[in-house]
Amino acid sequence: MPTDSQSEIRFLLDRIYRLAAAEEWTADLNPSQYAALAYLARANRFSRAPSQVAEYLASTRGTVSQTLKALCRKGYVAEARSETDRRSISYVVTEAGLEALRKAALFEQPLASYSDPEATDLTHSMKLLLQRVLQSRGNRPFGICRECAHHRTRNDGRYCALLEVKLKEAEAEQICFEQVS
Amino acid sequence: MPTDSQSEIRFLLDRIYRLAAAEEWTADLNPSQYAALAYLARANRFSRAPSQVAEYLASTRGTVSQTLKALCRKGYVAEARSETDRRSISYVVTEAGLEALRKAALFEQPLASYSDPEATDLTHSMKLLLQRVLQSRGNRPFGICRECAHHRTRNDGRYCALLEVKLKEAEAEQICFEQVS
DNA sequence: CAGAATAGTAGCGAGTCGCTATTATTGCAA
DNA sequence: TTGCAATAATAGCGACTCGCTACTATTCTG
Repeated sequence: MPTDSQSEIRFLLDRIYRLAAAEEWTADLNPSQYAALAYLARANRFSRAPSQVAEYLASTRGTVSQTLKALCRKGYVAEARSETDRRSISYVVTEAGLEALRKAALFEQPLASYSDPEATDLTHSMKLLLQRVLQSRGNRPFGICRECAHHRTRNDGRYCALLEVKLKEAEAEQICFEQVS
Repeated sequence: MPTDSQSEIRFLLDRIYRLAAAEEWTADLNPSQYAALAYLARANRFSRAPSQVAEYLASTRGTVSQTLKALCRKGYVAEARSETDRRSISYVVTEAGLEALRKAALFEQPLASYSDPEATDLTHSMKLLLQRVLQSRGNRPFGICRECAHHRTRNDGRYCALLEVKLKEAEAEQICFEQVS
């Protein structure tokens, strides 16, 4: 590949991100809070604990713990303590949280005029880049349930062979901490 | 375009950025400092003042002023006061600053295996997205000098018709605050 | 059943964020 | 020429993230 493409792509990524971040502040969210909230809105019920958010955000448990408490104070998420493991907490996004996410939707207008091929190219290119970055850094993929090696389709519905639980239909599209491809 | 592509693309962008940010901390730079430093390293001599960095980063002069002072303390940039306007300051990236940027080059390994078409697709897709976002938000493009409407090629070299100055050859590839396409 | 591992949090210091002043300096207009 | 508005940069405030270390619960394991 051309030598300067690396810094060029990094430069583009950084700039688009800065513009996205500026948009997030208008929705009463800082960029970290936005990222955590967006993750929680997409993650399945096994993947919404502070540790998992921290790993997804490539941050630390300490930092994310504070971020989630801030989101809680603002009423965008609610705590849900686990019954089986009394150490762990799971967070659930509230209706107000979903509304805040919608308010910070930077790409709605810019992407509205995209043709299907343009949108597909962009999605495909970014997916490939993410995949390579994850691979080189050794991060978890956090892919969606349906595309996981442990996902099974049985005659009575969907099933996770790792966690050994039945899955609701909607859960198949959610992000899972344990996903492997 | 598919309805969910918007949030999908936003999700990908945010995740890749978080991984990039994690990399930046390892180079003694926080993400804001990295972004400012990377900009300064690419901007031309008319575009390296705090106000311009602030506009590029979609931030404020106050915040950026502090960021640049932090970079100065770390020895990654140096102040250069203007002779014509005694209010303004221009910052220059030092050799140590360039070294720090190289250390945070997240994409070097992931992109190494890219074919030329893959790299071109990605660059093209991201450029288009950036362009649309800039347009919808009304931000300046901060494009490179050579692609500007005020850029002229004369028999004695390059020339800027807006600022009415001769340009060095290398400056044609730098980012300009005043760039219009 | 003791020790190790795990989940979450507290607190520290540096720094960014948006905000509202405040100080220089420059440009412009009467 | 003087007076006032615009501009460039900074200071300080409160909320917050960052990496870090230390700490408390709780659960797992040998």
